[in-house]
Amino acid sequence: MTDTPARIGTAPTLHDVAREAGVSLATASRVLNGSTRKVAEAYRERVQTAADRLGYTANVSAQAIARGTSATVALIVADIADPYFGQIASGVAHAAEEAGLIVTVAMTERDPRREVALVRALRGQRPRGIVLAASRDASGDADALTAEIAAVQSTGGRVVTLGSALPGTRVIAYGNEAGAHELGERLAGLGYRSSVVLAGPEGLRTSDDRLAGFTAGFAAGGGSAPRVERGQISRDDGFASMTRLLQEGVDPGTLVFGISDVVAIGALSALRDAGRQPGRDIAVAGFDDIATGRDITPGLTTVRLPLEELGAQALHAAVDPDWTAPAPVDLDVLIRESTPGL
Amino acid sequence: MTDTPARIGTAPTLHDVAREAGVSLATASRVLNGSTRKVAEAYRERVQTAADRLGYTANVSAQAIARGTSATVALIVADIADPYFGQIASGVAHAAEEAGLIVTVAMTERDPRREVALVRALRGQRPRGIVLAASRDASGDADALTAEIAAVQSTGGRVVTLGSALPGTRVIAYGNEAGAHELGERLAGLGYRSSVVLAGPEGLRTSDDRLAGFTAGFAAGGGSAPRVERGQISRDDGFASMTRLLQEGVDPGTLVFGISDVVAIGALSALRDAGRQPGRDIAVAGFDDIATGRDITPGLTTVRLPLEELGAQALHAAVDPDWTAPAPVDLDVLIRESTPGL
DNA sequence: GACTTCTGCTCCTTGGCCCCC
DNA sequence: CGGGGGCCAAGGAGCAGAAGT
Repeated sequence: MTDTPARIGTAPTLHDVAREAGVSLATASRVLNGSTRKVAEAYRERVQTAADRLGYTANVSAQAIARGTSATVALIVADIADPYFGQIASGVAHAAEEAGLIVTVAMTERDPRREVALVRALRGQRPRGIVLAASRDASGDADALTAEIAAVQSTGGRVVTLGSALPGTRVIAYGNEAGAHELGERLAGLGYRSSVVLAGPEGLRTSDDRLAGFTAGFAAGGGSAPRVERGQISRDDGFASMTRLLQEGVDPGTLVFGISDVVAIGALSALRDAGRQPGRDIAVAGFDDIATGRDITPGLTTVRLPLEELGAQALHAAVDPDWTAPAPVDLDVLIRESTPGL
Repeated sequence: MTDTPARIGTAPTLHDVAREAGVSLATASRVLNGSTRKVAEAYRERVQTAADRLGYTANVSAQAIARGTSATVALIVADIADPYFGQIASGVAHAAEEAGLIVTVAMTERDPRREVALVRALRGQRPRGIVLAASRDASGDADALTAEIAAVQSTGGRVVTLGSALPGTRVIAYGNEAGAHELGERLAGLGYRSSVVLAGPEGLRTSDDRLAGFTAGFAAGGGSAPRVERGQISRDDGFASMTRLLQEGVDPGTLVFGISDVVAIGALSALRDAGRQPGRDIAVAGFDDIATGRDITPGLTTVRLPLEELGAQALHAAVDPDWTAPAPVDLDVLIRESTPGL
């Protein structure tokens, strides 16, 4: 391919291509990047040939700086290894690919304070948009975050939040509270009366909303106010909370609501490890409907979130100039064997 | 924060900071990016203050073009929603964070031909390194890929492959064949004599190596040559292959080896859906030890791969100038309830 | 004479404008 | 007159060498 590798240690530049083809920089640029202006077929071919021979690839950094905008979108998640974020990221990446954009990923590692630092760092890329998928802590440094977001927007970047709204940003809303409300009501309808919620840290929007919705719904269905245990929203913390709970004693017939599927799945494992029979003995429900939920036993009752779809929507919100907030996705409650009813 | 938002629509530049602080561009640059040359404390402070006041963040594109290298590492996976890749990505992202690098993610969507296109596209970023985590198809356009890789390297970028070696690249090796060999031998030792391997497409290195290792090991332990079913390496294809297999008839006591955990987990679900009892009736084993494996029942027999650790190693290989190939990680066989023995 | 600061050039690409056929 | 090619400045930042105190 590269029989004329240009100078070693340096990628061939547009300059190299132009010289090789015997045309001007401008002409080469017009051929290789679909400008509006036309170039005669003969020239076009010469340039293309030269580019192929040299193995030329446009330097995106240079393009970004010349065009004043980069073909990049940043995605901030809590932990990319968490299937919830993995599926969202997949949706974002897929849609980005179709839009010809490159995705940059950063993780907060569940520390809400890191989010500000990440937005700041990512801002250096002058990304087309930033998707904030990690749930935000209400107690975090909201002012600093707001300032960073404003800074991103002042450079033409769009900020999109998934789930919990943030002033001045585009939001992909999905009814956490309503979904959890229906879940609570349906489960109460199955006969459950006492429940425990394995929630996230107090102040975490997603968790707070789901907790509130569930509590109200469960009560509406005739259940009593749930006991609340807190931990991080992770499989391991779900496991730990459930283990702790079991040591303190949990009555058979109790319903355990994991604030998200990963938490619920951790709880299921804890139950099993303790010799209890998840489903029959103690019921468990989650939220999100991550793919893993199909493969565990008993099947996990949950509220379905079209994660990949949400990711794709977030990407579009980040790049479409004339985006209008779509109707909030409606969530379906999926009753499975982990809550057979009393 | 930004009480002097500079011109609207544009991020503050180094120029703005220098003017605000009343110093030269060079001085401002040296303060804000740790050059080797020193700047008097008084100036340093003035510059820093001005930068903070303006909310200045270096334009990484401009830096990349000026320095000739970007603080970026690209990661190519098959599908970020797949927990296997998710955990690897987590390791990469974590290590990148510590090294002050930004990670760009692209997915091949399991089409090996897309890999070439992605490397080419990502090459435009002039990344410090590219980590190829998606398994390669031997039948793919090896020449084109080799050319792209050479191009990346000629610009000072390092290419790292995970698992399957590729000429001229740094490799994070882990003994697929040896691990599968031991797995096969151990399982034969548990009494299994007939087996089916749910493999990936023929030519896919990871799959081929594991298949070969398993076949040899299973034979060494007294088992007979396995039947081979093929599909993509995904949960859904594992499910589909197993379903097909069951329709054709599978004898109780058969061992099913899913070429990776996701495949094995799909097979487990297919068995369950068909009313068979995974574990007792038909045994199942996987490979990778993804986190999900802990939460399914029966526990999945598998070969442990320290995925996040491998991801971190890959990142280091991509950035450390004087990197030396670490000893290949040794893999542990984990026998769980999905293969109780005959 | 020893530092530190400043000036000027460079990186790679795009886009406006001029000019030629 | 119009289609199409070429020249040149801009865009944000780094680095080497010259100049300042």
